[in-house]
Amino acid sequence: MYRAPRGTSDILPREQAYWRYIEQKVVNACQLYGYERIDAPAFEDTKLFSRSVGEDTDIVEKQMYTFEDRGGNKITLRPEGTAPVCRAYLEHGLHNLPQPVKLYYIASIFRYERPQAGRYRQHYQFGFEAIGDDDPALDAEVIDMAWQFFQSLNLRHLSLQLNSIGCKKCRPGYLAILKDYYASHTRDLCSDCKTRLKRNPLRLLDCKKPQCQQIANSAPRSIDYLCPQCDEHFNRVKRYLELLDLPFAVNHRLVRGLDYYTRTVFEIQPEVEGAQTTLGGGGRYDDLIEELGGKPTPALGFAAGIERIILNLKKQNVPIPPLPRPQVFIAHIGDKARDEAIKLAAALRKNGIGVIEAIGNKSLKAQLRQANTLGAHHTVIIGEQEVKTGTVILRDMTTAQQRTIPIVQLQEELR
RNA sequence: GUGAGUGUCGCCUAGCGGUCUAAGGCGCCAGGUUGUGGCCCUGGAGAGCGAGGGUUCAAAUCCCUCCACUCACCCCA
Repeated sequence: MYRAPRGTSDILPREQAYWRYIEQKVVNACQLYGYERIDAPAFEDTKLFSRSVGEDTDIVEKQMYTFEDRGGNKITLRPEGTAPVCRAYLEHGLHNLPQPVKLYYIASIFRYERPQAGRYRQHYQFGFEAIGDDDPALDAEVIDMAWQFFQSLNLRHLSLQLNSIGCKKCRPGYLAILKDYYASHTRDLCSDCKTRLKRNPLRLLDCKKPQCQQIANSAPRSIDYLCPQCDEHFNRVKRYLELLDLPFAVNHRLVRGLDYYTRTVFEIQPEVEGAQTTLGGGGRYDDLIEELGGKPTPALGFAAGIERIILNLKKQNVPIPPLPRPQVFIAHIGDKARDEAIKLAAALRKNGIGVIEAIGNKSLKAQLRQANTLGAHHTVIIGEQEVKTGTVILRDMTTAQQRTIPIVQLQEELR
């Protein structure tokens, strides 16, 4: 028997209400903030990701689905959503539009990881990207949009964490200071942190081990080493967030896993326990477009994992509106009645009335049972009698009232 | 890549060496009305116990290996 590959899953009909719910809220937020949808291909030239995400990140080093296609091209299934959007921005000369260009996507993401709660090999993210302006007001707007989106989902108990990790001018200096600090504590670090110290010092800050947390808590903070421009930028972002009444908390230990981030970084997390805490995150990536071959173009974005959102919606028992279903069920008895039923179903559908027609030779009882479990509001019953007289029985399934009406009147009655 | 836990009908669960040709609940199908649902009653279909190997007179029940799932670490959405 075949099963879905490890780390993937089927989204069955009973789950779909969650997905539609979230998609609808995403679309709504994007309309409110002026973002337009973009869909990029599921795979790209491998270099697009290795250059943007960073050669030394885990994503590039060991999590990408990379293969050579039949033409000998190195291809990678997208492990994140931002780089493809930036690629499209460059490829289609979107810098000719009024800046910033605001785009959003909903897309499957592929990473070869060990599956776990809220972590899959194929998962879905939506994200929005605002490309072409370095105004801190844009940072605030993106953060606000992310926050308001979660509010609109009716998710509660979320926290908004904010930090600034500087730019390519000031970050190297900070990293040197950070390394110095950690070098003096190297004996007390966990083994993971010892390798982080060499490979990715920023990540030292978010180690979960208690002994490392203590060290991280009193580590030098990036916001204390920002260059004047970054400092000014960060202060204005914070001021705008206050203007917007957003309950953000500056967290100097917040860093992000992708190399392209600069200045503002932020995450939204549920305040509950659990391992996969981050629902969504984002930040500025002012150097990425240039890195990909464009002119220097500031930008920022946000992305969130849909499966994780669903996990939290369930945890919080957030009511989800049910998906619409056909309103009318047609039951029939006998071959002649079935002929009528087929024609009737077609006629109703042509007029925009959703119909489920009983299929197979089931007893009326079985047909009504089916109508009941499907939740049809009305059942139309056609038997020999009705065929002869050109009528139909219209049964209201909630009140169990039914009456015989001429078939020509049915449409009228169903409105 | 590392660690821990789990693996019995579609779902949930019982069984923990012989009474298991595996039991129950949900769901599904059918009957209880000759043309009528939701409740109730009755019946039916549906697993040979993740896979393979071993121990034993005898294994779903013990052992081994593998696989899968789950959770955690790593990393991230």
